[in-house]
Amino acid sequence: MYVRGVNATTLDEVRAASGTSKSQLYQHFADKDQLVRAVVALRAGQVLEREQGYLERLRSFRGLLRWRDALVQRNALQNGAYGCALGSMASELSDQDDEARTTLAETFAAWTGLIAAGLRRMQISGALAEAADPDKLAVGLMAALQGGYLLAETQQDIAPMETALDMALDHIRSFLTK
Amino acid sequence: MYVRGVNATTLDEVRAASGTSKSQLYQHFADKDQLVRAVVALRAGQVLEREQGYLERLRSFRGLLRWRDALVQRNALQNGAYGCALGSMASELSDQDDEARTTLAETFAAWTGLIAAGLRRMQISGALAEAADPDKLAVGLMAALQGGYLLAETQQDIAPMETALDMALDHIRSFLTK
DNA sequence: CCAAGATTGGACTATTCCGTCCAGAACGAT
DNA sequence: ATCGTTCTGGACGGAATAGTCCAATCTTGG
Repeated sequence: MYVRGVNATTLDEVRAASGTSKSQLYQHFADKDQLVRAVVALRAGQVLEREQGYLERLRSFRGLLRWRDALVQRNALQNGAYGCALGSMASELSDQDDEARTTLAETFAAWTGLIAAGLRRMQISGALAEAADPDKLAVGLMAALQGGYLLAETQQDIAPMETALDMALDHIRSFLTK
Repeated sequence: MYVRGVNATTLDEVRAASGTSKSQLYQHFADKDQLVRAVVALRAGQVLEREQGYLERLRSFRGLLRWRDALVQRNALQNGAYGCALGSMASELSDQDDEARTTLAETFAAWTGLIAAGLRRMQISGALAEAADPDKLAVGLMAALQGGYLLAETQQDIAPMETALDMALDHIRSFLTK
């Protein structure tokens, strides 16, 4: 579903990819919508867990740069194709399945929250100026990331993703105390 | 297609919405893919024309703020739903129809180019520092815009779009000469 | 080890939707 | 006005895909 898109993925493809049968599929999921929601929940959990690993101990600007590099590198492996696992589903599902949209909105909020928490730790340690607003900076960074994913996917080139993240990080850098 | 998504839109819906019949549809378009590409080209042209109207005479930071306000206001009318006309199609089509992807990539490039040209005029007039890189700033701003659209669509709230654009504009502001 | 119950594979049905086709209407040349 | 040509509406065929069902198989408690 990540590669082909949610709507373009058929249950037969799911069946083949999972090496199971229709009856098993319908044993676990009432219909395709429920399956899609389960996929959304699964990917949301995976992304959050991965990001938590990177971000929960974030305490410095260099940590942010490492985080940036990891994301760029992962996306470079596929030349930007498919975009962000959450972003592509969000774009396709938000106006189509309100339950999925809610899950995705909460996941984006949690993800952004991880960044904001890291920025707040930088503030407490004195690395980041008090004048900085961690929540707004985190939302801006997340938007730059998602927009970067989208432009990279469209251009089949991760350059715009790097540029976007660098801009957001430059902006955060301007709030460093030295 | 903008509202329901490209893949979720049926030709019967197109037929009903256009007040025509199947034979007329197939008179003009060989198949659904061709219709989709025509839609992409049409919307791309419309967006570029609209943006050209806003951006071709951009010469000041206040002009950028007005541009920002116009985009936010337009998106507020639908509470962020459906996202950017180009962005939502880009996300759905980029890994599915290479011709559509190319058109969208070129359109994003042209749109970004309009912004970059405006920034360059600001540089020539001395409002923007020579150290600023108009192309990179424009890409960053476009990514913030697209990411903002996506987050706003997912949250059904334009606040993240505003935050993202404000961040990008703040960053540009830091390159103003006074 | 056996029988009742649960699970499975995959054939089958129902539905949706893309694309075709033709009878009749509209048009235009003479 | 008439006749040949073009165009149109929308019924229809066929392919793709969601969802059902049951005979065969596996599992489990006694």
